[in-house]
Amino acid sequence: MGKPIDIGRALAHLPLFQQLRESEISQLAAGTSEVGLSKGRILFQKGTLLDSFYAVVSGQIKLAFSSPQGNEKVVSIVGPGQSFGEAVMFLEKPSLVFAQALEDSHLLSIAKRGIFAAIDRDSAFARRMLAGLSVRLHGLIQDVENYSLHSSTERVIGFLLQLAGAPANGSIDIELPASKHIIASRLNLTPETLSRVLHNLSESGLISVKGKCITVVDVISLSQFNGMLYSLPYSS
Amino acid sequence: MGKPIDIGRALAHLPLFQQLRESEISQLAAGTSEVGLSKGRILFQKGTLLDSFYAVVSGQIKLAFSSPQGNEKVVSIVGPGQSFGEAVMFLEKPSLVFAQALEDSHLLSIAKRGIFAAIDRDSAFARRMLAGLSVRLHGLIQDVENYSLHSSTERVIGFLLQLAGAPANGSIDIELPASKHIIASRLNLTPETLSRVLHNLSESGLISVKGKCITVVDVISLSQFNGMLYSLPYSS
DNA sequence: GCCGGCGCTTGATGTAAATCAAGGCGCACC
DNA sequence: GGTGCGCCTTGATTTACATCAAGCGCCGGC
Repeated sequence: MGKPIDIGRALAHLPLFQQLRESEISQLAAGTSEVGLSKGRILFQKGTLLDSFYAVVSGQIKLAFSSPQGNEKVVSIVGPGQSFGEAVMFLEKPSLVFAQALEDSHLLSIAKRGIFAAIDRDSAFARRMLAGLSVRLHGLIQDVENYSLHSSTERVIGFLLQLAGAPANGSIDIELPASKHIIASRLNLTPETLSRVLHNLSESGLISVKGKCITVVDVISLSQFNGMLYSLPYSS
Repeated sequence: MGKPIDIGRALAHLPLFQQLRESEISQLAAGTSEVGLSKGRILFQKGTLLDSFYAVVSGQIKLAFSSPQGNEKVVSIVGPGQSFGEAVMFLEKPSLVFAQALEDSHLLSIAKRGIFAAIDRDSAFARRMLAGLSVRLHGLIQDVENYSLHSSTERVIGFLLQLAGAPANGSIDIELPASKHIIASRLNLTPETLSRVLHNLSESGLISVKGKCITVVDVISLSQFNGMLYSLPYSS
């Protein structure tokens, strides 16, 4: 799993900890350890209690539900610089999701005690932590909105636009952050439907697809496409 | 909208603030105001920025999405002692939902500045705030799980069991916390489907329904019913 | 008491997406 | 250069739920 990492350095790079002093970082570092995880490995199962949370240094982690019938639903795909597990850590309740590496990954495991110490010492840090959870909450609400109010095509478009980032006009190239069946699950679709939706958008001339690479021909008209959905047959 | 309320007293009763000192409460009280809202009134629209959050003293508030096509999807039904809007306040981004009174209601509007002051002064309060947001997050993830992995019947059963509270065995009486079409929307169902599901459960002898009052005949077998779902025709 | 409206139920029909079932296509490995 | 194997696509069929369309019962007003 590669060479060990300078934990302090890695911590200081995380958005959450950007504004901590050197001394605070090193205190946090005392409670954090490096975790190497090779592709496919499970970090924790659904039902686990956490007394640390995780930050991704490199690689990619998926958070997902598993149903007794063996179905699986991806809730979130977490990449470098992002973190997960805070809420479960604070709550001291079993996690509803499991975490699995999509690629060989390096994580930091940051102990609760260190975080609590940082909160005690620095109320600005506490606020940043609150803001972080709020962002998470906001995202989740957006997901709920997507699942319950938007069609499959709308969800795919929304996802592409989100990947595209800033609403520039003109064309943008995007690389899907994971294999299509993972993306499909993230969007609450089967791989088959994702494929068909992509095909349709492609036929309509709005995007072109080549493996994991998608180029959005015109961001504006893609984002306006929602309005014309009624006029489209399901497949053609 | 009734007589004014002792704001300090009301604040002290909220779970979030239980452990604050008298002096802290009165400082918070300085930044909070009472809001009376009659049934059907909208507290804030989707898109609003909040610089306070709200706690329900009496009555009931619904948080919901509205889609351009006029559909509406209830995200949450908030009752006395509960609060909402924290995440939007911390984030300083427009709210994704709107808030509307389902009954004549009394709320407290608690200003951001007061909360920040409390966080600065008392790190235990900051932790409680973090725990509060974590609970919210956990609930939302559970919703996502329900929407994406469970059938309509399973969602209804889950909801009933949640209302029933502790997993006692034997029978329990429940009163639905709102009209059926609100509940249906909360569960991502149409009123028609909710009605049919309730009817089926009723015919199977698991519950009996009389208006808003539902008695779960046997909590255990209701919670085990999920397993036998495959054997049931959709309606009969 | 009767009337009107609203919330709920019930039935018939429609439909978006899932599921089932084959292929094709790239890619690593022998 | 094949050969095998995931990953993706494509088509046919099924299905859970929504939608559309009546009725029904209950409650409040006159």
